[in-house]
Amino acid sequence: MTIGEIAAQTGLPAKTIRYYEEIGLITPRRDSNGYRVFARTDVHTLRFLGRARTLGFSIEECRKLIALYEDKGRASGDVKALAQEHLQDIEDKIRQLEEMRMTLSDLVTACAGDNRPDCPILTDLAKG
Amino acid sequence: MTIGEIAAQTGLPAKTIRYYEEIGLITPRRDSNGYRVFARTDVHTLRFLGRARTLGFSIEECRKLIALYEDKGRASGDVKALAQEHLQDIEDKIRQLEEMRMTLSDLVTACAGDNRPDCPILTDLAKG
DNA sequence: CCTTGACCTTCCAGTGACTGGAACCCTTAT
DNA sequence: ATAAGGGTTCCAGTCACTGGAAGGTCAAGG
Repeated sequence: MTIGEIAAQTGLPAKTIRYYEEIGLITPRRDSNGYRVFARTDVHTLRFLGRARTLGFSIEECRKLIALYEDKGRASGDVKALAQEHLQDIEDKIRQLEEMRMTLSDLVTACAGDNRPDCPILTDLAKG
Repeated sequence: MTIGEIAAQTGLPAKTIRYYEEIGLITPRRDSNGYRVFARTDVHTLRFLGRARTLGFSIEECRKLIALYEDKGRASGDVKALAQEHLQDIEDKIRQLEEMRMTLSDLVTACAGDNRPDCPILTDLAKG
């Protein structure tokens, strides 16, 4: 399977797949012409990566997840711990964004948005 | 005022202030010894920047906001448009994170988190 | 006068996870 | 012979800093 074919099958851009090889997440063989040759397991791994990235796991977390996935003697507690930590990060980010959203929303509402220069948004930014 | 003093007054790290100078957000004068000399207006500008960054505005957006702030003939509509666009971005991000949060939360709940290898989290990632 | 310590300076490299582009090679069809 | 549509490598850029090295400046203390 060439990189274009596997890109189509996994939905990941070829560039990204090359990058994943560069950082050691996959190691396709090479054809005599230098082209990468992907195996079926690579499709699997790349889909796994795509899904994990969609859920916001970092590359390093993905690396750990794949290691756990391949370790048939893993403890599900280790996976859960990783996911819980990540969930915590996400919740923190959401809280932070919610704070921004509320403040901004108030400011936008308070601003007339006309041709006059008076602007509560700028006033707020200026007061610090 | 030296960079250390203004850093203390604005709460921004000296490194960040140097960076803001580098990208043209402020232009402090220099003393004969090469040290940066900050004016009172710089305290104001840096606090403005700090607040805007806290609200998630990008540096380029901050640049525009400062320009609007300094333009006494501005239309508040221009400021509002900028803020609304940014608010939209934030809401998009929140929605995306909420999706991750829900999926992850379900998976974490479903995972026993014990010593056995069976793990719904990995199963989900693998199914794609 | 010398040193110590706390400042200040510049410059370079790294962060995360790609993404764009240039320059070039391989294969197949026309 | 050439054109199209793959593939390859390598380099630079993204965003907003942050860390660190190497060195200059200044006031106080011995």
